[in-house]
Amino acid sequence: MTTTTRGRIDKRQAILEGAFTVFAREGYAQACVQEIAREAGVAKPTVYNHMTDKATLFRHALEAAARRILEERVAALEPLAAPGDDLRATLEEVAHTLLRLHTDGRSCALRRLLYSEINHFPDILDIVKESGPDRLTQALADRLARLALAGRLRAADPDLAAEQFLALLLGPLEARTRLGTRELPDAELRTMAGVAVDAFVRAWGTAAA
Amino acid sequence: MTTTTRGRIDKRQAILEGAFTVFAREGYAQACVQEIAREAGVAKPTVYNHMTDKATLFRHALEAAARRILEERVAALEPLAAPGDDLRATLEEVAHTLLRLHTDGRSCALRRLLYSEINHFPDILDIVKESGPDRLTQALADRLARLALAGRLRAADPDLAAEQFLALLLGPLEARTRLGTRELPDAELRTMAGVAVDAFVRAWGTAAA
Amino acid sequence: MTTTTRGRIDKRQAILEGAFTVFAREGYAQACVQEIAREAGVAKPTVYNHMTDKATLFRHALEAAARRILEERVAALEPLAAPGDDLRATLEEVAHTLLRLHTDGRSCALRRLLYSEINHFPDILDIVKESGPDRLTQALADRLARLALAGRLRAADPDLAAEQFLALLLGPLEARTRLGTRELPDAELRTMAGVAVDAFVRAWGTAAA
Amino acid sequence: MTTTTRGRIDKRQAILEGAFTVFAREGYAQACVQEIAREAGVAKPTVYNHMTDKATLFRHALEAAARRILEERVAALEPLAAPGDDLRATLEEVAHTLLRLHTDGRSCALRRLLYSEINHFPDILDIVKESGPDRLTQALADRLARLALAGRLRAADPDLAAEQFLALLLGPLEARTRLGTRELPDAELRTMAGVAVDAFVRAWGTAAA
DNA sequence: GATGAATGAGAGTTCATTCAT
DNA sequence: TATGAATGAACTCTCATTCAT
Repeated sequence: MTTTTRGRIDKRQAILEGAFTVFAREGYAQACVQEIAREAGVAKPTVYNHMTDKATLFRHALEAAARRILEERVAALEPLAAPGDDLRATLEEVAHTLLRLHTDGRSCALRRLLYSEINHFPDILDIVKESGPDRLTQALADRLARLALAGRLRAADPDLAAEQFLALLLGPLEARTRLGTRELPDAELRTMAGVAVDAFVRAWGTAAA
Repeated sequence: MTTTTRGRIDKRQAILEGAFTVFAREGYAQACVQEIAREAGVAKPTVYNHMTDKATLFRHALEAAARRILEERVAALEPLAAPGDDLRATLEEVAHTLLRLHTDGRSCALRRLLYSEINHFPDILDIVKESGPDRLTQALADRLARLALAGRLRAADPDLAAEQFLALLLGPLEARTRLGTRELPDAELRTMAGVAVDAFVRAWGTAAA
Repeated sequence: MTTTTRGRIDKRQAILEGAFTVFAREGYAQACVQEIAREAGVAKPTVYNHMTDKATLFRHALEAAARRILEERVAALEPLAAPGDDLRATLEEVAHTLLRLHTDGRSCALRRLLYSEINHFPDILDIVKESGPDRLTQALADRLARLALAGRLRAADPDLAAEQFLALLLGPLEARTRLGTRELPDAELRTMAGVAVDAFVRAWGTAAA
Repeated sequence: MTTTTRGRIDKRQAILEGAFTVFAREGYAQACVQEIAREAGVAKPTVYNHMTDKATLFRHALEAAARRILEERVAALEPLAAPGDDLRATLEEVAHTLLRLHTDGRSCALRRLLYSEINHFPDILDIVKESGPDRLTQALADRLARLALAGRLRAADPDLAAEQFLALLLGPLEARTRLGTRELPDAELRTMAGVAVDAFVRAWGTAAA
């Protein structure tokens, strides 16, 4: 029983991962189910046994990938929960982690797919939303609000602060990674984290920080 | 003769525009040449008479659209060439114009297409680069350098300043426009321009400004 | 044990009936085994446990249906074994019964299936023959021969008489039922029986009748 | 021009004929468009250029075949327009021609297809109706009415007379040709025509005939 | 014996591309 | 030059059939 069930679950998992891989490489329309099946190590009809059609497969694959990516990103904010005396250093650490996650292959692929297919699948934004920038921004805003209460940041508008922190940090990525097609050396990521935090602190810091 | 030549040129123009329209709506793979021909008001083989194949058609259509978009954006920086006494107001004006251009339908469509097909057409970035963020950032950096020389901005690094100005301004668009699928009311654009300039001035301004 | 055997027999019965129902509705090629299994309330492999393949299933389903239909038809000739004084009335009664049986849903379905698949399954005619027109005609010819001997019909050729009786009776059905897709009201069946018998008696009757 | 147009028309004709041939041989569902294309000597997409889909192709092929068959049948009634002194002989001639037409391969194929697909294509009866039994019966009834007026047939009901003439003539075919799968020798057709006319004349004739 | 899951083969349909006019 | 027509190649999806339990 266990093996059967396990086997089925494993197969489903393999299909979803294979699908994401192929969709990411080829785009929705170019990806052919045949190839997804090959990538997942199953026969074509097995794919159809698990997902009704190509579109459903796409949605599920996107959702699964997005869920994982979300978790990593929110987890990256952890250090801000208990920042040490050196707020700057904590911010830089978080910034660097976010940059790394944001430039990860799967992350870029997901972003590309969202942009590509947002017209044909208007609902994928909702499927992915909780894992998208929205959720991350909100989690960050929560952290920043605490810091503002502690007098370590200007107490103006934590939502805006979070939005601008992420904009300063991630905005330059688009050009530097050539839309996510180029890896950046870790040194460059560190520098980017540094200058972003610099600007953020000038714009939002207090003397106390 | 003139008419013939004109007719041919017009037809080429119509094909390029029709192609961009359809590619933007459907994506590269889904777009079918038949439909492009219909959109352009010509027969399918006529498309092939002008462009060798679908891929070439795609590149040319992208290039033509990008060129137009570039010109508008760079022109938007014009006010910074001779800013009045109120630098803030000038920055806000420029910021607002850039936001408007960036959220324009064609602009969003171009961005979507770039993201979608960057894998299959690695060269489109070069085709479009001069019109992409790079070029705009550089033009903006030039302006900011002048202002720094004039003591109206911190003299640190104009390239970085330009990069961060654009990041603060355009970064929040992605989430707010839902990847470019939603129009924003002009009032919201004004507010966004305002808060972005606020943060920029806190981070990069001098007492003189 | 008994229950098991019974259960098995019942299941076989259910499969054959489900198969006939689905084949009748969809035709051989369109009918899918999945649907037959659903109709019979069993799983797909169970169907294959009972019948080797789809073709075999088809033949058996046809045979079972045909057998039942045959019995009814031949039984309908019963009254002719001992016709009362009013031969006409007896003939009309038999005629009416035959019409009713012939326009029954299962009967029409069987006819449709025979016509559809006679090319792919040349042997189904033999499978069904004993229950087909041949057998009925012969049984009728037997009855008519007796009547001829009794001087109540022209003594010419009972086989021909039977053939023509059935032709006069059933021939018009094809057009009137639109190839078996339309029910006829009982009143119309009575009328048809009447006029067929009229003609038959004019063609084959004797003064004694 | 002429050649082009002609070529297209010829191709359409070839497709319709090929389609009827293959549909007749395989049935609707089993027939594959690939094979129809091969039979017609064109490529598969050419079939789709002319007909939107398989179903449309089926309807058109049926209609074309039915039209031709209708014309032949109605033409066969011609002799009844001016019957000589020997009405019997004329009836037999017509009867024989009708039997020959009715047992023709295309005719049988059409009948089989109608029976097979009447469930999936309820409209084919209308497509074909004018060529079906209805139309023939009516044309025959017209002729018989004239004969009745001339006192050469019982003047009762020409519609009924026509229906019964055709029933007597064609009814026995089903069994004898084994649902249209067996050719009958011409001698047998002659005999069948003879006995059918015999019976018809006994049932509907007058002394004058 | 009965079933959930898996698969090989094949069908309808579409599309980029090329002739012939 | 512009076009109607034709085609080779591919793709999604279905189905009869078979294992493993």
